[in-house]
Amino acid sequence: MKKGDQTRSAILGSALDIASRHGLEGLTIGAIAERLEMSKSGVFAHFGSREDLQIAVLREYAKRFVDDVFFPALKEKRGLPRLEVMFERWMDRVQRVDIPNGCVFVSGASEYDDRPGPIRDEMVAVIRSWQREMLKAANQAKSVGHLRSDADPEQLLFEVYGLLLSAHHDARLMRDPLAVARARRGFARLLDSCRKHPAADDSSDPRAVPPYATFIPTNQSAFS
Amino acid sequence: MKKGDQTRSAILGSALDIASRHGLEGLTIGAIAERLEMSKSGVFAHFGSREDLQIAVLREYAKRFVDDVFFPALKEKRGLPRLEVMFERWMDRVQRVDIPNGCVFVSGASEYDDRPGPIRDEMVAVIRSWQREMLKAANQAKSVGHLRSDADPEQLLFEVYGLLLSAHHDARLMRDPLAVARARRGFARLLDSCRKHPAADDSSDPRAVPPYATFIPTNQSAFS
DNA sequence: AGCGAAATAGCACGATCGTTCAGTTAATTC
DNA sequence: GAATTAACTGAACGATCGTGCTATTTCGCT
Repeated sequence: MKKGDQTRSAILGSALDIASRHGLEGLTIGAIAERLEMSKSGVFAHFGSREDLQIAVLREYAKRFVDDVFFPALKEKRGLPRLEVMFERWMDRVQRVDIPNGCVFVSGASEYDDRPGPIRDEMVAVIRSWQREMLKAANQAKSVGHLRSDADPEQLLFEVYGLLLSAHHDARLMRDPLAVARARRGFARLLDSCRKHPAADDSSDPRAVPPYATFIPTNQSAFS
Repeated sequence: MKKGDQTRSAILGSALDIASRHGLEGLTIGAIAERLEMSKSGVFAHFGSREDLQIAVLREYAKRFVDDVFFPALKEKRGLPRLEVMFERWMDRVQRVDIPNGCVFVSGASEYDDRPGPIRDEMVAVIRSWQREMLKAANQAKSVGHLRSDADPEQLLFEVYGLLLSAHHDARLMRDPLAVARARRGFARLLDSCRKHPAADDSSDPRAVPPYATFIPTNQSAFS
């Protein structure tokens, strides 16, 4: 490995640390230089601009995120087990509050929702990418028969992501030690509400079919 | 009203606008001055420091938030109706994507979760304040008999907040027009899962009692 | 060892940040 | 309307930002 590449990855490492503390927008070339005890221009030279650096950091974060959360889940068998491991490994990251590392996806979501540009585009693309991965797992859970045939995987993921965000919020900002347990509880209940119970038939008892499982019609606009 | 007070509130107005676009940390005295066509020092003089300005903005935002979301709900009768109006008015705010105003609570949560100081303290206090308000409404819904006696209001609010955050995320960052509808759907299902149905008795059929309704024991730590 | 290329340092630039302070204009009070 | 106070301006400060430029050091290869 050439010298340039290894300092480049050292830069990315420090940048990741700073970005998860202060957000991608709070990431500064000077701060990286200070932490690595090298000159600003030395850091700068490895990326054409600050924006390119931010995008590189975002990609690196996404890569590590996928390696940490999704790849290990692929060893589980298709369907609910895989989905559950994904959620569990995700919660593990939130749980580590001692290391003050906020999720770049969470902070980035509010940093760039009103800030068009390449970083925002990359952020959306990266999030879409692993959301597709989770959606695939949910769809498999359905086709394998773990979930009821009228379950809506997209709705399921929407709510799972909500549990994640809420846990992130309560654990990190509110310092509530119950946050992760609450998210797990919600996840279990969520799965139960659309799980195909071996005892219960699919569409017999209306009391066993909470309205959650029905699809949202796609032509319904939320802007009204 | 004295002159000073009315420019002060003009400053707060502009500051609120900027803060909901760029976050409290992206709020700048120069930007306010430019928008109001006055000098930086003129703006500065109304608040002792930038930090005091940020706190004043946060308080003002909280005041408007409560006036907009919670006060109108007090006209509804206690219990679920009141809780539902709170949620609905909240969703209305998320829905207005055309006006590029992100929620300061949402962006602030990730800006200050790793940044101790007076602003963070104020942020936590302010969020706690209206979370208590919602918790009160949920508890009333329980004592009035709208919710089952084994329902856990704190867990309920945890998940409701997750739906809000997920809607905010999908509507604003991902520009998904279905986001608000998804949150509403989730909210309805969530209420149904702990609503006391007039037809069903409380603790008879186990299939009518999803595991969600049980409490999380308070001595259970999430850091393990 | 020596040479070409790659990597890094050093310095300067214009901009912008929050903040201070002396001076000027405007509003309020008598 | 004059006196007093409140509100605001303008310039300047030191810091820090991203970035461009030119040395200088260091690496990689023959």
